[in-house]
Amino acid sequence: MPELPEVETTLRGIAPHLLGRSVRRVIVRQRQLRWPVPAHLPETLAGARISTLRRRAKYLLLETEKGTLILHLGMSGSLRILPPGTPPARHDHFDLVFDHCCLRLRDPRRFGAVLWCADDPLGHPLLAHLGPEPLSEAFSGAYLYEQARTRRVAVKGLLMDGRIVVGVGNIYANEALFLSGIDPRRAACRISKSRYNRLAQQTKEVLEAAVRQGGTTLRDFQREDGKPGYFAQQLRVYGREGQPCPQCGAPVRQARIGQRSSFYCGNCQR
DNA sequence: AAATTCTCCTGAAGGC
DNA sequence: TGCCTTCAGGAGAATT
Repeated sequence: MPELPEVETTLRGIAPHLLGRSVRRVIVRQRQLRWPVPAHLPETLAGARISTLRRRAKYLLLETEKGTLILHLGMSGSLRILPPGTPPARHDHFDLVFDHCCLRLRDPRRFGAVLWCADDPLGHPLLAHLGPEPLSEAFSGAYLYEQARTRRVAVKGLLMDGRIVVGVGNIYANEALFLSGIDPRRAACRISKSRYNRLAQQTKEVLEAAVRQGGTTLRDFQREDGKPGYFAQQLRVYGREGQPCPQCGAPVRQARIGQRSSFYCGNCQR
């Protein structure tokens, strides 16, 4: 499931192929994604030149002189660079065709999105109210502590709340809390400033490490070149219920927090 | 305002 | 072999 490192890996993979190139054709095979793919896209995007590619949270922004294409991979989406004319497979919903290549979105569960924004994409309703990027200086222990003071939600919920900080999904939230020695169920307002310093630091480090490894390949995620990411082998607790904690050897526990699977060591995390 | 629940969707895995 | 149930999850929307 794509989280920030997977989206960043995808961005870095596709950018060199698309930067400065003009869209020749847009193919929409399935309009029903998270939201309907705008019907005007093929007409609007034809001839448009990709001037900038960037990421905000888990959104990919492909900017042109006419506006910005906003892509989200949901939980099973992947983008690949293919030779033009490559026959589509099941769940290949959307193509951006260029002279020399084709950008193809595959998304079996269709939680992803293909949207259009004619003006400033950061002002788009989906992007306008997002919290800071976790790898930016704005995201710090002091910031987290301040945000947490009035919230009784489990700290894991805080870390996964896009209004607080973006891009931290279930996998890396579990990992960052383990690396920080914090029980994911603990109320956000009952954690000290020094422990939040550690949590912010470990969140950054685990995300950076995952980006270096090309993301985590679990279930549906694949890179733009079809290769897997290699971070899965470094996960300490995620998906490891019953296995020994890498720190103390006690069995890793599993619990539900806010409808999400959580993995933690009851011994090391307090 | 904050917290919780619901919702979209399909494929994998487990039970019988 | 095959049918059924359960689970996984990003994150906006709806509800409490």
